[in-house]
Amino acid sequence: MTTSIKTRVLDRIDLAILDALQRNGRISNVNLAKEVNLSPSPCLDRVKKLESEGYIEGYTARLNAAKLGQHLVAHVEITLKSSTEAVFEVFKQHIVKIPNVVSCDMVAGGFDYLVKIRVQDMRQYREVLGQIVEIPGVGTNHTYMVIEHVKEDMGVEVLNYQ
Amino acid sequence: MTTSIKTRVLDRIDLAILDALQRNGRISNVNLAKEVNLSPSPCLDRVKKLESEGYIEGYTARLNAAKLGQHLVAHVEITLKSSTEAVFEVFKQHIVKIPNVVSCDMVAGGFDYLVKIRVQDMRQYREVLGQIVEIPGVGTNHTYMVIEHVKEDMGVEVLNYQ
DNA sequence: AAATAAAACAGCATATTCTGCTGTCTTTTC
DNA sequence: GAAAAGACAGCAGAATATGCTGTTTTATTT
Repeated sequence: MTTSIKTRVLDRIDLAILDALQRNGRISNVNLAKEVNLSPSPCLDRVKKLESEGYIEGYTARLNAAKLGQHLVAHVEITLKSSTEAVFEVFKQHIVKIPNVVSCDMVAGGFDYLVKIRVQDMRQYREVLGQIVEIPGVGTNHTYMVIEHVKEDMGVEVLNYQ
Repeated sequence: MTTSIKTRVLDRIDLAILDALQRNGRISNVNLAKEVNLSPSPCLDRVKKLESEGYIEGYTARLNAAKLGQHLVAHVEITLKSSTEAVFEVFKQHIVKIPNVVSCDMVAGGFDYLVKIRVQDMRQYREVLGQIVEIPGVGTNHTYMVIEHVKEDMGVEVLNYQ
């Protein structure tokens, strides 16, 4: 269930590969090899190894949500009625199934979960919020509508190399 | 500065391509064509068009942050001392430059910005929080440390097709 | 310090893929 | 109903992927 915790020391070439693939996940192996000053074969070996060891979890096309009709993002703070493990479990099982839920983090502090949702419009926001508050055990909720995206990186800092 | 707002009706093949590339950004064009029941040439044409029209913004390798030493994620709510455009502008210019800031959304509601940061440990958290609160105009802040990642999708729902 | 073992590398060769071009068929427009 | 535009499959040359081999470098052991 849990992923491997095994770790090894990545040298600067590995880090350069990760950085390059994070910036352009569809770069050809030949060009990637040039970028990290390696010939194609060992470069491919390293990429395969980084994939199999779990440093690289996959590759994704970044899509423009607004052009696909998803115009609104909201952050919803959820507090559960009780803090028992059973209630947490029920909430998790339901929340992951809602397709408009982009992310859901359990947090320490004034509430229990911070849920990020992406919806087409206010009508769909109400619909999704309805689905969330109807999950058994959900107490209070508070929504913060996103007015402006200032930064959206989703990348992992890898720049200890050079 | 702003991206094109032009939009067109995407047919089910375009949507299938977007869905496939979101799930596997490094799939070969030949296999992508098989997946959407097309021959390679028109499939490549469609991908190029989706890229040039901005539906696809880029391709990214998803990296395992924990294996790269980034073990903590925190959500920080920021309230500015005043709500003038000049103060907003200064805040934005500073916050985007902090590499540990993964995302930053201006929100409507009880505070002004919701900032997501990714750090190695508590020591670095304090360091990054220090950088944030020293941005001119920053008033109060409140941090919610992430205890558990329940869902992390980052994808856009594209499944209106077949 | 020398010998051995292990790891990383470049180069090569074949299989696969990319990608521009052409002609055909379908759909749209006038 | 004719013309134009768009979408498609197939083809071919160029580029890339990828397994294999031998060499060099690095690490380990004696």
